Amino acid sequence: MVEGGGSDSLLFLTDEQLKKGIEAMFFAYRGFTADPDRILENYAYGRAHHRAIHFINRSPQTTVNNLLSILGVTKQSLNRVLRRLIDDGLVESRVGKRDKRERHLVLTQKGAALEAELSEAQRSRMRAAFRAVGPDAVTGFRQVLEAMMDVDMRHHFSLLKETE
Amino acid sequence: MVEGGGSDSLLFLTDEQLKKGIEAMFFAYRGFTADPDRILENYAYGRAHHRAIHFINRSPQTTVNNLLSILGVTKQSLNRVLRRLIDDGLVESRVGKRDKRERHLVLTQKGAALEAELSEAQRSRMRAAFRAVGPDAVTGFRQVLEAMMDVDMRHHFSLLKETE
DNA sequence: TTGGAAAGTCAACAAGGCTGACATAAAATC
DNA sequence: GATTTTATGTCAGCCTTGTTGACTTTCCAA
Repeated sequence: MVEGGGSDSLLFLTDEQLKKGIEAMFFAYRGFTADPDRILENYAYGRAHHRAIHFINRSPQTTVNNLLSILGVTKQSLNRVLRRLIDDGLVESRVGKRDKRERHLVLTQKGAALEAELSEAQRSRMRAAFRAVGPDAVTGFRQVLEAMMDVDMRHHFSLLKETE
Repeated sequence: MVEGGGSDSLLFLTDEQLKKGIEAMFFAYRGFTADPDRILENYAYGRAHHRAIHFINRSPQTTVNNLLSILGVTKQSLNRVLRRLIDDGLVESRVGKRDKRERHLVLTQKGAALEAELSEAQRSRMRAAFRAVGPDAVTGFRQVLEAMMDVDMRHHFSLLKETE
């Protein structure tokens, strides 16, 4: 599909290319969530539980408020999910030491076990994809994704990067 | 692809790197859907309507069954969404000529207008991201996403690529 | 001491998944 | 020609996960 833009290729910015990027995101995200979804079914949990477990594992001792800002849902919605994880003994809620109003969330052994199972499934697919395309493609992948995030989410994402 | 884990880097396959890829997907997908979501609110439609509109636009005259296999939902679920789009005059359902059991779906002018609005918002963000990182990164992005899809979805995706 | 922040909870609602059952029309097959 | 299969549509009911709004308790901080 030939466009203007001289001989140096801006062809990767055509609407066609952009639409392909959009569809790639759609189909890839489905693949991305497919394996954990299957596992979660066995425990009668949903994606919301997975997300909570994931981010509690990433940042042990995180507070409810912090988790809320990462997940971008209402506290009522998170509470329903968290309530069950706590009742089921996957998550422990500890009263803050400095600030006793805060609750610090950590995975129990049981919670960590499920996290490991979910994470391994997801990493396994990601690993296969990364291996198939090589490190340069992976770099590009990460760059585009980061550029596509909302700015405030980029902040949460970079926090992880610093642990490199 | 270099293997063997000597001094040449397989570091991009560490669990740390894979987890970063996972979080990047999570946060980026949120950004990816944020703009259309805001627009859809004005019309009291949801993401499910967006998806239907998108794929009908991509493949005019597509059948209900084909749409079902692309979207991966039940016909009851799709029907609810489609029903409303038809009643609202965004989608037209035409009886098939060769096979009268089939319904061929097309966007009306009104439907095409909403599609354009949604698509432009989404392309706009994608364009900014692509522009910010350059063509090589975009290539890597597409390669990783395609490698991450389920095989049958890769088929649907490639159909689009052939129109290049 | 008082105002605001952190967390939790109740109630009600909506979107959009799901299953199961059933209906109709038309094509395909025997 | 009779029967089976396919494509579609629809009813009913259920679940998860999001929402808003109201209200409480605890506790920090000004």
